[in-house]
Amino acid sequence: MSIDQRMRADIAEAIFDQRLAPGTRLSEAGLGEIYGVSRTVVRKALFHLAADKLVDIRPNRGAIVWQPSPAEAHEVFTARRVLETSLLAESLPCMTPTDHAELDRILAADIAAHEAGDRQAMIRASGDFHRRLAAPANNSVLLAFLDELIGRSSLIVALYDTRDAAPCAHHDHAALLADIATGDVAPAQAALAAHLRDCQDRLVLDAPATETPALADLLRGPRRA
Amino acid sequence: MSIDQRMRADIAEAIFDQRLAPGTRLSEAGLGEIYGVSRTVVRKALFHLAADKLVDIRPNRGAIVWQPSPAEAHEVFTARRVLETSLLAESLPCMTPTDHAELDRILAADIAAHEAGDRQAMIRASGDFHRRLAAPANNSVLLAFLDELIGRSSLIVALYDTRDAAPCAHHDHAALLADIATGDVAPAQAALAAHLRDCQDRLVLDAPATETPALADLLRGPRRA
DNA sequence: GAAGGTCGTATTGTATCCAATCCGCCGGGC
DNA sequence: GCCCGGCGGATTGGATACAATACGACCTTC
Repeated sequence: MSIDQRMRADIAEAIFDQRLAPGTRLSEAGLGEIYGVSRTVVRKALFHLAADKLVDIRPNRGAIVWQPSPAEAHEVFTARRVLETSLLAESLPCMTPTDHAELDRILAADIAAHEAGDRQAMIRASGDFHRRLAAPANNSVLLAFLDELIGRSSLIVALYDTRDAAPCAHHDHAALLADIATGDVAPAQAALAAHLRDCQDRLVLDAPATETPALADLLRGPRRA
Repeated sequence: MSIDQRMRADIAEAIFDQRLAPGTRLSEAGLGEIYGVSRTVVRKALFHLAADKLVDIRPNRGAIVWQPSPAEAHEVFTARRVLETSLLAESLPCMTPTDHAELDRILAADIAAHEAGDRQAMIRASGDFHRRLAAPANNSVLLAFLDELIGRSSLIVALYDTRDAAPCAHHDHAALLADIATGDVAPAQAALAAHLRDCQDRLVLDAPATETPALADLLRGPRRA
């Protein structure tokens, strides 16, 4: 694996694992020092991460870990609901026993991670579950879109879901698998949509710690009072 | 607009307009010469175009205009069908009279371009039509996905749709608007899906001119005979 | 004491230079 | 005559050097 791919993987993992908080500055020189490479390859990695929407490159002001606004977080989860439910309609009829077994395996890993309190493993298992759910649809273009959304979701969960609850409750996944086993599309879609809506609703979208207080409101306060 | 953005826009336009055929080599030095910039900024532009899936960067072998295989072309249109039909379900209930008027306007432009035989304007109008169709859903994430697919479709149409027929027949668009006017989601979705399927079926997916003959088959021929 | 301006430092943006890789060409060998 | 290997030009990959921009601290002024 090339060095810039390793950097990308490292940074993405660090973001999902909450070691790199949204808004954290990613200086080119600093990263270059860490990995022993020049800024050229660092920029390449950062640019790629920006394409994945995990970091935000502000011209002349450096790269920071993407800091989704509540509205953006909302949009990402809405997008997932739309995309994944229609993707499920494509994939469900194509599922083989192998697919079902794989989903069971991932669910088990999810539960294990939950019991172990391993947040990173939980996020990874949840992502894998949703990826696997869509995989039988066999469309790499849509799969790539889903991949991007799952990555961004992981960041959002890391930022806004501060509770102890699992990022994606495995109970929902288990119930979803039951619906899937029947082979009926509509109930499975409904279950998936409800699950994603739950994830969305669990986010604490007001008052993220890293957001700067709204200066405009502060200034307008005195006049209003 | 910065110079690398201009380069990106120029190259994308040239691709859609068939001035740059799929497979065309985009050398860094050459582009740098044309725009009077160093290879650094050229690479940046090419990298961005690669993120949009319009060019393919092959390590150590330079960048070429994306040359979709028949299978990839098929996947892109299938992805559009899945994405756009579900997007339509979101956007249709949100449409305002302004949206309907805008769709009518774009359709008129499409027809005008068709009568003028302006292929570039046709492709642009068709893209705008589909974009506008999804816009009321008001989800910038999904809109961005659609944008990427529309761009890739334009390239595919330029490569595989060699007939005189419009890349996206405006008759289909007109019929679709009639369904949309009723406000019923299901018929409109069906019309949209049928339209996209038509576009897909019209592509001449066998024997693209630029594809190299399958060497493996040629070599195996004698043994078979 | 607060506001505004100016300078200094740090960081990013771009150009250029050197190294590594690839591709076509040529010659030798079978 | 065909295939394989080596050589040379061309092109990309990466590192460094320089220019431009932004941010923060300090100072001046009111």
